[in-house]
Amino acid sequence: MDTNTAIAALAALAQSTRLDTFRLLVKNEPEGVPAGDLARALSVPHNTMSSHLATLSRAGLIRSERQSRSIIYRADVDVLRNLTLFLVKDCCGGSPELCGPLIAELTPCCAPEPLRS
Amino acid sequence: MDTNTAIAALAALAQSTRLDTFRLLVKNEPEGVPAGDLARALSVPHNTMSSHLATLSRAGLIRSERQSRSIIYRADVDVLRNLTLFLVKDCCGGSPELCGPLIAELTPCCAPEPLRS
DNA sequence: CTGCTTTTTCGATAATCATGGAAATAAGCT
DNA sequence: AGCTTATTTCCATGATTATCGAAAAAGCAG
Repeated sequence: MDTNTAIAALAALAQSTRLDTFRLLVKNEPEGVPAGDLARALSVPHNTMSSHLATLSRAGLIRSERQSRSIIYRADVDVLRNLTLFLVKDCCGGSPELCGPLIAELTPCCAPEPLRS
Repeated sequence: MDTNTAIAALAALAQSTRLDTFRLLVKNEPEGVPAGDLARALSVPHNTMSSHLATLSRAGLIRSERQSRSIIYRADVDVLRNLTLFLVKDCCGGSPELCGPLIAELTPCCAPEPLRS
């Protein structure tokens, strides 16, 4: 992920309505949520929500797909993952020991391979 | 980390000079860098750099300490770590399998316990 | 105290952003 | 075609942000 992409993603998430929207979409993966439902769920006018969705889209954090009259939005978790890597690599590149605790905290919550076999 | 803190940190990093500054400070942990050197390194006027440093400080991402005439700035990696956890927990909370790949990519770069014994 | 260095604060300007009313577009239904 | 629903675009407003010149503050040395 290049710097400009990262900045766009950071800026997109640095606004409460957009952050709430993105988190709501992540929770509703992979079905997605229509634009109108998002506006209603967050008590935001349709046009305001629409412009926030456009910002998140431009940042690549969400994708949309028309489904008859509704437009379904979905979170693109890959971009979130890349953004996280982008941020973490700065601190790991310089001093790996600083980020050990991060892995330690992250692993119990979402280890790549569950312990149950 | 609460939402407002996260938004402040995201907004602070969503600007190229500030992002560059923060990355430079992370690279220079734990010695830190004086404000003037930061301005010079990034070719930014002193007062402009000063206001960016104030923004990063308010977001908790950096700390400052006077050392005779200079003011030394240091990155606070804890806040970066908490911000990362904040972002990742959204996707892990909803669907842990989405974030397995993140751990997988992160571990080789900065595993909590080095393989060499 | 005067002069020098380093950094911040003040203040102004231009640019970008958030918000939402009103109109436009798109899709389906009768 | 006309009518309803869902969403976006257009446009104007007020608010916030980025930038930087000029002046102020904080510290050190003579």
